Amino acid sequence: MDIKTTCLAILSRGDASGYEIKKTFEDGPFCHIQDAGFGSIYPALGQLRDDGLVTVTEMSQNGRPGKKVHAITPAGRMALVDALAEPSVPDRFRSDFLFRMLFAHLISPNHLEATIEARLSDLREAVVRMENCACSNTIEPSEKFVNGMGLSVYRAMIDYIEDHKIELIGATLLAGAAQ
Amino acid sequence: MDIKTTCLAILSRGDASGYEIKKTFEDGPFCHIQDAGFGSIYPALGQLRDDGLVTVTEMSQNGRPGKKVHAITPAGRMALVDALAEPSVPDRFRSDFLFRMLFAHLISPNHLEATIEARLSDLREAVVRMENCACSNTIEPSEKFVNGMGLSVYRAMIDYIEDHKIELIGATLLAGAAQ
DNA sequence: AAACACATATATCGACTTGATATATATTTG
DNA sequence: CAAATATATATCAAGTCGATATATGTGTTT
Repeated sequence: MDIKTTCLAILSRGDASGYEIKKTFEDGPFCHIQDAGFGSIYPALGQLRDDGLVTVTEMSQNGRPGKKVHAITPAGRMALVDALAEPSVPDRFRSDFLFRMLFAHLISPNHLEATIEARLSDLREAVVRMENCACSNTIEPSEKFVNGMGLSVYRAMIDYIEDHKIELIGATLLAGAAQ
Repeated sequence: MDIKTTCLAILSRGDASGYEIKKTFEDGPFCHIQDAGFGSIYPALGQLRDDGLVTVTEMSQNGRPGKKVHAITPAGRMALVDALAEPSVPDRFRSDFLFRMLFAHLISPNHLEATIEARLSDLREAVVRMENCACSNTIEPSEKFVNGMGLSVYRAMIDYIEDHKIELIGATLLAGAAQ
């Protein structure tokens, strides 16, 4: 999904500054499925304002740098609904970990095992975070759906790695001995 | 993984032209975990040649545009091993589908159901392709590992969507009726 | 109380990636 | 035989990413 529509979507859930939109990508319900940096968000918000899809109110707080609160307009809501009706583009998954696993025979067995354990640890941490998120009080059906999907996928990954890591490390050891 | 290392990794499995490297991202064992376009591949190959990590042999075939066959050098193999020893960067998953599902209440029920069925169809197709790939004769342990991981994840996604789609569509219908 | 790290907040910049397009020819398909 | 598809390289505008700069409040440690 393009950044402008993504910003509109986040603003449809409540007013926000650019900084708060960025935080939503880090902690919020989007954190596993979308991302954007300041270098994308600020220009996108500027264009949305120029197009009349959001309004900006500068709230200069005592001392702190003035927060620019963005609010979605009726035209913005219409643009969002239109964008959501377009056919979705295919998902994109980029895995540095799996790429390295394809070349396991070029990694030392010790380092290979450490890489696998680090990945398992990261995945288990992600599961705990998502489980806590799911427990929180007022979770909407759509968020529950997406959250549950993420949990299923992460658990499938953990189970698979636990079941097959010995196999991969063993094969790598044999390949090394054969050289 | 950066494009230069990715090209080196592919060339470590055999000589290839830029076009053949691109095809590897579409069909080969990388197709679900990495991607790159011509606009990334050709400049990367040029730099690798300048750095002495690959050699280029122009094979002018009768009529056809001359194929530039790239081969990895010993220095290239060392650079690849060094890069694989670096700590891996976190995986990145971008899902247009799940993003849309988070805003299911802004999509018409008919279109929502069609989107979900299209996604299921795509996922089932991907599973069939990967199962065929796994059946092929001489699959290496590392490829088997990565392929099996992909299958597990895709199956988990299909199962989850099949089990929860009614729930999501139902909740959306209720939300629409409440307005 | 000073020093330090961290959170809030906006903004920009170079380097890189993406997707589209141009060019040219061989082969397959309807 | 014409059209579409596959082979093959290359470039470009537009967009994205990661790092950095700026400025201040808050909490924590020595």
